[in-house]
Amino acid sequence: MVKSNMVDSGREQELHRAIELLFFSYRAFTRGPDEILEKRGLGRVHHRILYFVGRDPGLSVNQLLKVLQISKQALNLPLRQLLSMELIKNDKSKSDGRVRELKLTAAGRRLETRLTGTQILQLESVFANCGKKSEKAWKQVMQQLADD
Amino acid sequence: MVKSNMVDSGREQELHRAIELLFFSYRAFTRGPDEILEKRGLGRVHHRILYFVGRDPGLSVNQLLKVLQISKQALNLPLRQLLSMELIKNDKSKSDGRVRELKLTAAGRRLETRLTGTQILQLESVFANCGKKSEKAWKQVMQQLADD
DNA sequence: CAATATAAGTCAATAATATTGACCTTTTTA
DNA sequence: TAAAAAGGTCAATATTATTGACTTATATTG
Repeated sequence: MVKSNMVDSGREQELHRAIELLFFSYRAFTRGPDEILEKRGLGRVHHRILYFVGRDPGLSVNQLLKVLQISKQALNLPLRQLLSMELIKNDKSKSDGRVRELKLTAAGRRLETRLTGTQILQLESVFANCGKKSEKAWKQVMQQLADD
Repeated sequence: MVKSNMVDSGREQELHRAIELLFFSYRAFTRGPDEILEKRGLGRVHHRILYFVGRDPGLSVNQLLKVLQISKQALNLPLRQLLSMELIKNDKSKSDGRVRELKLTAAGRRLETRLTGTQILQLESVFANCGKKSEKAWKQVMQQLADD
């Protein structure tokens, strides 16, 4: 029996399933890096710093803040930790002496590759299973979600 | 020029894009509820409790712990808060007196609907744009990611 | 050049959260 | 009756986030 005022209509159920997929897949997606990070006393923020600096070497502190959308004070501690562990270096920019250019050190690159590597493997495996078309459709959906 | 040992090959770039899509879309997806929650001094854990209790009324505390994958102590405070705010009730199970059956109160249901509603709207809009096929493909990919 | 703006870095106080481990009660099951 | 399971709580600690103020160095603009 289907009532129009059912608590959970068919469409609602499909959307609830989507909500849960996001929750569970995001958790599965961050588990790999989280486990590696934990052993070194690092957290997810450290990974994000390593990731974005790795993608965009020479990134300034301000640019990093904009990407991560956290406060300067929230970035301060984890970034200092990465600097003192020599996973990241911050050399003065030649064109503007106020700006520090963040880059991964060799060790930083190794760790970043290892962390992100678990996620790359997950995605490679899933996309290989689902096919190019699904991969494209998935990206299209995710892009729109991200844009909102 | 394409070198085999390039830092970021074409395929790598596509996978990095996927990583970033997950990061940015998840953040966009949680922003709506987060803003509403903040006004009441609640956090994401409260939403998750409300959500899963809403989906599965009568859920036990242990079942909730398994879904959320947090410790009993980490659940303790937010759950007590929701109980004292009368957004959730926990009546003794009739079949097993040790078990508490968690359910939303009327006010709890209203809040849950509002929180999850922002996500439902986001998904509805995106899926409407992308079409049924993309929606199916997206779910297929997300399911595999979640399963891993 | 002087005033102002920008980028970065730091500190202190506070608040919120998580973590560990112990402990207790009630109820069920072996 | 003894052991196990579900729930609940406490205390101590550690971590992390948040706010606001402050400093230094450099760049830009009037």
